[in-house]
Amino acid sequence: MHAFDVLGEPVRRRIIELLADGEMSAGEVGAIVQREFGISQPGVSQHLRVLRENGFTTVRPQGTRRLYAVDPAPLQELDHWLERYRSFWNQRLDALSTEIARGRSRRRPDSGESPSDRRTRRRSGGTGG
Amino acid sequence: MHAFDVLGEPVRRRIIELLADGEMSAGEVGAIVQREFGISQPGVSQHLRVLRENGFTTVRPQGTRRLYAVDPAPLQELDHWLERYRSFWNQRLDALSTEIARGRSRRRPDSGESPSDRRTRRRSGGTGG
DNA sequence: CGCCTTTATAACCACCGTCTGATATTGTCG
DNA sequence: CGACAATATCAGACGGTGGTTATAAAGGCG
Repeated sequence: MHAFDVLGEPVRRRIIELLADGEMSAGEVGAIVQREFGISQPGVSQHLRVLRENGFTTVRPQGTRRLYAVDPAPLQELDHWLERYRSFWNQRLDALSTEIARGRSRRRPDSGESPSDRRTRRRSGGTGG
Repeated sequence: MHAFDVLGEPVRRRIIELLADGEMSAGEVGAIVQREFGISQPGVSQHLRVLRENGFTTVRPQGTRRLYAVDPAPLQELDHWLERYRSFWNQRLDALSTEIARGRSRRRPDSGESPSDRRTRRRSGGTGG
């Protein structure tokens, strides 16, 4: 199951939000989620399983409880996928900070492009890694 | 349909990737996607519809063609959702320096936890933004 | 106009994911 | 050990999503 698919589920998204503040037991999560979404305990447990099996959470047993916590790896993967599109809303700032951070001295010459050729140019092309 | 759900579909994710390089006609997208995924033209068209209706693309008619381009709004929304979790993988430097700076020496009596059991602590205690 | 191209819609169907009730598993306590 | 609490798993039902074929809509061109 793809990471995007895992978070496509509202209940699972909510669980991750709850765990963002720190680890919680399955019961604590369940109490909130069951109240908010009106689903049963097994329902919550299965969502926790999907999150677990897809690497979104870690579990630590404490007595008869299971303490769940966010594992950031898949979230970071999504973040990485989105990175490509960040220029769409960050265009100037992102490119600028990248240049500064990397200390890039290599700059491409300002190539003038006739505006009638392409209306909205999205990628300047070539700065990618 | 939630933005995460829209991108849960591999075909739709691929379409967005294709459009990242600039606008393409439905036919150009279709040719590639049909070859890569082995689905029919209406199949692609329906995925384009989902993307369109959920704000992931803009369309601009040119003769009998439809030129699709990425609309970044929903992607930015996802990026915003992920922002909350960015500290989980950015905190390495940040939290480390914070811990060192605080020089935390006071610890709760932690009787039964073996060193291998301890994982990296996630809650750094409110560094705030 | 009539035909071709391009794209979208309609109708239908199969499969996958999620829900539920029942039950198993594991740990704590008296 | 037996009762209870917390959580997971099982089996089955159901709905939604994505696939297909057939067809419609709309523009270009001789």
